[in-house]
Amino acid sequence: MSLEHILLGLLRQPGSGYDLKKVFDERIGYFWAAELSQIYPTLGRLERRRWIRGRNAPSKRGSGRRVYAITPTGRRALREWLRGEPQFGDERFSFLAQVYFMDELGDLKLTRKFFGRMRDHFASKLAALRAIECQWAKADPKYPDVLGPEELHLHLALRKGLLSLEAHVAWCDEAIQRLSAPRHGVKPARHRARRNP
Amino acid sequence: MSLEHILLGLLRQPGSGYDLKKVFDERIGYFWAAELSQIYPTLGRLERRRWIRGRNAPSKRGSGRRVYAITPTGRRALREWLRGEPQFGDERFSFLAQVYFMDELGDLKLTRKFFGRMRDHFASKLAALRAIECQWAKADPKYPDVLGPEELHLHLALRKGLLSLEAHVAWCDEAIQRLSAPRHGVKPARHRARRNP
DNA sequence: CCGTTCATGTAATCTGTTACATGATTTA
DNA sequence: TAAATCATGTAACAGATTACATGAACGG
Repeated sequence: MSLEHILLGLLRQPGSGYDLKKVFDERIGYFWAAELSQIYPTLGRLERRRWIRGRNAPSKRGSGRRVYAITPTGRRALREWLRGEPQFGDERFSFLAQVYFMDELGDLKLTRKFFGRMRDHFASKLAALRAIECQWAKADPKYPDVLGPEELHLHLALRKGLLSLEAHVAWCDEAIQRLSAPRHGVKPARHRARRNP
Repeated sequence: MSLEHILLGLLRQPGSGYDLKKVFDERIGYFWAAELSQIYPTLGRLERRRWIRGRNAPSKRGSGRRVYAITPTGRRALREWLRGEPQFGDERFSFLAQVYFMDELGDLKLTRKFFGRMRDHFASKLAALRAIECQWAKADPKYPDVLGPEELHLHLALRKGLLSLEAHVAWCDEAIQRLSAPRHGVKPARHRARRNP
């Protein structure tokens, strides 16, 4: 289960369930999402397995926190996962299924609008990643040329997001162009196509 | 639920659960996967809702088949889904999480090997899509310049796969290059970096 | 007769989401 | 004093996978 290993990786820096949720939302949401209602029981399971250890700590606001950190056993499990095969779960893209069946609407203008909305979505996610990149560049003058191992791996992960989203935007642009060209992508009507020119 | 709508879209051409499973495995697996144990109950649900209608039919091998087709009500539901917003579920990429935490191994050679294995994976999926494209081009001499509405939408969906996988391969190549360059991507050791040049 | 393909399903389990429940503390 | 944030959890449901169960017909 990937969530377990992701929590393990994150808990190399100690933190509470609540802290971890913020990390998902603010930093790694573009490749993994998790809800508190899933995080808390998973932390419990990992602690019973001795992969992490939790200790109660006070908090300024609200009631007490429970702060977890990875154990040596947990670190071994994490490394095993990292040394293993890359895990490719099968991907599910509803928006692509929608495109696949959209001939049903029989209206290329609707398809074009659909691609326009998708373009907006991907472009804004791309902008968000580019903003993160800018932030990193500002914080580290050597970025991205000289990086320590940790920054290097974060950089490689970020590059996937950038290249992937650029490809998505390019896909939408290509499709929109094709769907906007008059008479393009449409088979000529039968009464005009029947004879050779 | 997307699976329901995908089955609806596929059942514009009548078919059995068994037939549909083949379509998932052979044609649309690159954007949606489904097991028989999920398909059969879903077909039952759709039939009770009158979105599809099933009739028993004989089969050569084995016992009888149950062949389903979309109803006018089902077609309305399908169109509603297609006219709605593009559906972006949050994506989960375990392999990317692995990269993100791989600094833990403290060995860039292992990271490089990991990217090598990923490259192989993405490249072979890309080759499979390119083969599909070739097949289409062979079957239709006008491909991809002049296409009817159905072929056009299938083409647009295929383009997503091609662009996306090309980006993935490019990502791996870029990373491998970076990880192979001697002393590159590695911060100089502290005892050498402490003083200015 | 044995393995493969055709064909349909159920049961148990896993992973993840939504909704609910509780309560302290700070800020407007 | 009301809303926001901090903080932890449970319960119910939804979606998907794996394992199990059954059986006919065909090819070698």
